[in-house]
Amino acid sequence: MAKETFIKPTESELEILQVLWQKKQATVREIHTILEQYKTAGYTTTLKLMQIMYEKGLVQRDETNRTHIYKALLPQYVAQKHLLHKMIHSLYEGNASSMVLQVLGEHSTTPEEIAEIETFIQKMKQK
Amino acid sequence: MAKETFIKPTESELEILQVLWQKKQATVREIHTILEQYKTAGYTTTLKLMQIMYEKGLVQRDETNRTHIYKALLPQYVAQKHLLHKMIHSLYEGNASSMVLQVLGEHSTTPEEIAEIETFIQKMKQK
DNA sequence: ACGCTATTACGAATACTATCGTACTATATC
DNA sequence: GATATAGTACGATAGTATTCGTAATAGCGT
Repeated sequence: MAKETFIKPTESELEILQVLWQKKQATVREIHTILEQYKTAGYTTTLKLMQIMYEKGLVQRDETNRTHIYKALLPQYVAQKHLLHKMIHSLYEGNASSMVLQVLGEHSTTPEEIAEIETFIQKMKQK
Repeated sequence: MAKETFIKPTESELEILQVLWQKKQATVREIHTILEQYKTAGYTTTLKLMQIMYEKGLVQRDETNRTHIYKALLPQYVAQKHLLHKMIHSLYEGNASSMVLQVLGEHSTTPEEIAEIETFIQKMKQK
């Protein structure tokens, strides 16, 4: 099994990863253009962050061309898993189901999603 | 309705709040003794953090006695709500149900908890 | 009353994060 | 080929978080 060392992304780094997870890969310019829509920061700020992320091993980059192309190295599900664990532990005393109840209560879910959750529960119960 | 200004606790502050939420109230010494069990930090570090939290309005304290008694001012459910929102947005693209599925899949839940979730879903569907 | 201990207050050092300006350089355009 | 443009590299700065040492002091035990 691969050693899965979790490098904790900062808040800003997470914003960048989010874009990378959706687009699979992107240049600094592309990321910056997207981030700019809801936050104000100069281009070199985004660049610097991505360079730091590269040093940390959060992303990889293709340097064959002048304009580097970045990809996330930290898979989204790994980040989800770790932060979920931490949140359940630090805010729900380890009680996962109380978190689920709160999510269901406060966040709108479509009937399809509810159905999906029900199906999942049925499958769980069969074991 | 009371204006609910969310003062974002830092990581360390959250650890302290966790203890306060469970014990309802505590002295610095009590908190420190608990935290010490899984992290290394001097007593004055804990003290300082709690003083900062007091200034921020995250906790209140009873100063009538020499040994102050602290209580959380930020309710647990408010912290849960905010961090849940943020997490769903930044890690699940706003899709709450996919988060629920992951929680159910990765965290052990007792049959009772499952039943509770099912009941909740039934109630939701009636509307 | 005296001294010991536990506690608070506070400042300083350190580390981490985010931001930006400037310098340098490859590439495209004329 | 000269010049403008867009990109990278990097250092400096400001803000915030964390840590701890030191000093002052209240209160207890004798």
